[in-house]
Amino acid sequence: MQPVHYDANLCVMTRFSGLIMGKWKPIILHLVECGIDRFSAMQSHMPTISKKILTEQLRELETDGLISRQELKAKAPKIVVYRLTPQGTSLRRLIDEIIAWTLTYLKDEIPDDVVDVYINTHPDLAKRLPWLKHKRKDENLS
Amino acid sequence: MQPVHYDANLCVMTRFSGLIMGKWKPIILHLVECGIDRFSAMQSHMPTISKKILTEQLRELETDGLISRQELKAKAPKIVVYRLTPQGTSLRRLIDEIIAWTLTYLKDEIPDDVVDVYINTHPDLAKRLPWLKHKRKDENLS
DNA sequence: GCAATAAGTTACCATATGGTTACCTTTGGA
DNA sequence: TCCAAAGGTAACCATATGGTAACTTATTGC
Repeated sequence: MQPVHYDANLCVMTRFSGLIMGKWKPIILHLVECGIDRFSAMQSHMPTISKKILTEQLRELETDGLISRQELKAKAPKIVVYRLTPQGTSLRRLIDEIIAWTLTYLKDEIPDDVVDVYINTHPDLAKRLPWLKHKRKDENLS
Repeated sequence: MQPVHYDANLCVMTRFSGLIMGKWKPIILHLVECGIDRFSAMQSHMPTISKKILTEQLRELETDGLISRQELKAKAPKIVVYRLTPQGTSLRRLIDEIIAWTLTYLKDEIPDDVVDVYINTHPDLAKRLPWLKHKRKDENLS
C-alpha cells in the first residue's frame, strides 16, 4: 500500500459526527420521531438542557436538513412544530444500528433498566440483540 | 407518551461517540485494518497529526478494547505493532454503514475524487451506493 | 391593566479537545 | 564514540463546545 494521505477535514465520519453527535442531538431526533414535536415538550423530556442549547441544536438539525421547523400562525403564544424530514427518518434507522452495536458492546456494563428504556422505545431493537433473550431468561429463573 | 427523562450522560449514542468520534479515530481504525500497524507508518499516512495526539488516540482505542498493542522485544529500536481486536473488526463493519449513509447524504456536495478514495479503500461500499453507478455512467457519456 | 405562557435571545463563563515544540530512551551500526 | 531511528512524554497554548441566568416578544384569559 502506497502512502495515501488521510486528512481529518475530508473525513466522512467527521461530517457524520457533526450531523449527529452533539451531546443532545440523538435524543432530540428520537423525541421528534416519537411525536414530541414542541420546544417545551422536548424541554420537559430533557430537564437538564437549557433553552439556548436546545435552540442551537434544533437550528443545526434544521440547517442540516434532518428536521423541519414550522410556526403555527394566528395562535395565542407562538407555537412551533418540529418534524423529521425523510433524511432525518433514514438517519434514525442508522442510529438504531449504532444503538444495537453499542448495547452489545456495553452489555456487561450497562444497567438493565437503561437497556429496557432502549428496548421499549425502539420497536425493532430487541430482534438485533440475541444476547438479551438469554439474559432475561436467566433472570426469570433466579 | 408520559415524560421519560432523557439524560445525555446515559445516552448510548454518547458512549458510541466517545469510542469512535475523536477527530482521528476512524482513520486510525481504517489504517490498522489495512495492515498499517506501526506508529511511524500511521504518521506518514496522517501527515498533520502530532505524536502526542496519535499516542493519545491509540491509547484510548486500546483501553476501549478496539485495538491491541504489542511491543516486539529484543529489537534494535523499540517496535510496536497495533492490531484490530474482534470488537474493533465488528465496529469497522458498522463504520462502513455510516460511511455509506453519509456519502449518500453528501452525494451532491462531496468531490468525486474523495468518493473514489472511499470506494477504493472499502471493498463492499460500492454495492451500497446505487446512485454512484448512474453518476459514473453520465460522466463516461459526456 | 396585568400575569402567564411559548419560544426564544444575549452576554458571559468553564471545560474539554486538539495542537505545538522540545525533550527522552534504547540500541545497532559507521 | 556518537548518531539515527522508533516510539514516545512534558509543558504549555488555542479554540470549540456546552452551560447559566437574565431578558424579550406577542397574545390571551382574568
